[in-house]
Amino acid sequence: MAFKLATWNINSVRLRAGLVEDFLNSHQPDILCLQEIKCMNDQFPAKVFRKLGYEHQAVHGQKGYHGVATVSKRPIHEYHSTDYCLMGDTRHLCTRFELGGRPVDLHNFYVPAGGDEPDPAINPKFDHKLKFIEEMKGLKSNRDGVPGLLVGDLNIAPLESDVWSHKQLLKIVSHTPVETDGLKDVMAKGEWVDVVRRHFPEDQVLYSWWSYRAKDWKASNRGRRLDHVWSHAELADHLSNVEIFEDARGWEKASDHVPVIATFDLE
DNA sequence: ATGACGGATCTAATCCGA
Repeated sequence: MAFKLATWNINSVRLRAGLVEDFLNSHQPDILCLQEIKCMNDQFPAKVFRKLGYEHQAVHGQKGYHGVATVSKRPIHEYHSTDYCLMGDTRHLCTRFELGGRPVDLHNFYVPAGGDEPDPAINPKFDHKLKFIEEMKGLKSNRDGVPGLLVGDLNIAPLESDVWSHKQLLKIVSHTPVETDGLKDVMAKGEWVDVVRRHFPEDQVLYSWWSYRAKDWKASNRGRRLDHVWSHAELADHLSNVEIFEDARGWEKASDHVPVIATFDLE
């Protein structure tokens, strides 16, 4: 049984419901995790996705900012959100599925961007980001025997090959050592496997985000890999394919992030 | 050439993203 999982920071799901529709039709993932839906739960375009077969949906939104949602062709057995840093914002959603006869928890994250200045003493947004990452270190890939998947916009590009210039970005929020070390620590402590890097060589340059501010995103190609798919080691052993769907960045009215897709072969 | 844009909001100028 092939199981296809996708994550996409959509940067307003109401504005881009049509793009999501095109993506679901072309790639047919079993489950899609969205970030930055930027709407309240009752404004989520549920019908658009339901008519394509994504009838199981969990939405955790708020007005104007942030917000995460998971839509699925497979039943969602239960779901909950955790209020990281007790900020009352909408940055996490855990949905439980059954895969190959076993329960699996899927964590959908939108980690704080962190503002401009990479100094927690003078920038509260960066302080929030570091505390959020610190709290994520307590999340294990196996909880009470239930293996996990962790996806989303983690707003950190951990490796040198995850940015267009390692040297030039060392002091830029998303690639500072305190962030990249922090994210690697989240991975190590929780025993998570970065399945995108399991599939692609460590030194292959990979991006999932390109700034809106470039005149020509493709020509300048100054991207970062901010969107991630992690899994428990046993699930990672069943990984069959990974795709970063770059074409979506060139679509009309594109999000600045593109979908990242992992396929697992479970029996 | 890392802000050059773009989204949401008490529709006009402001906050936010990364």
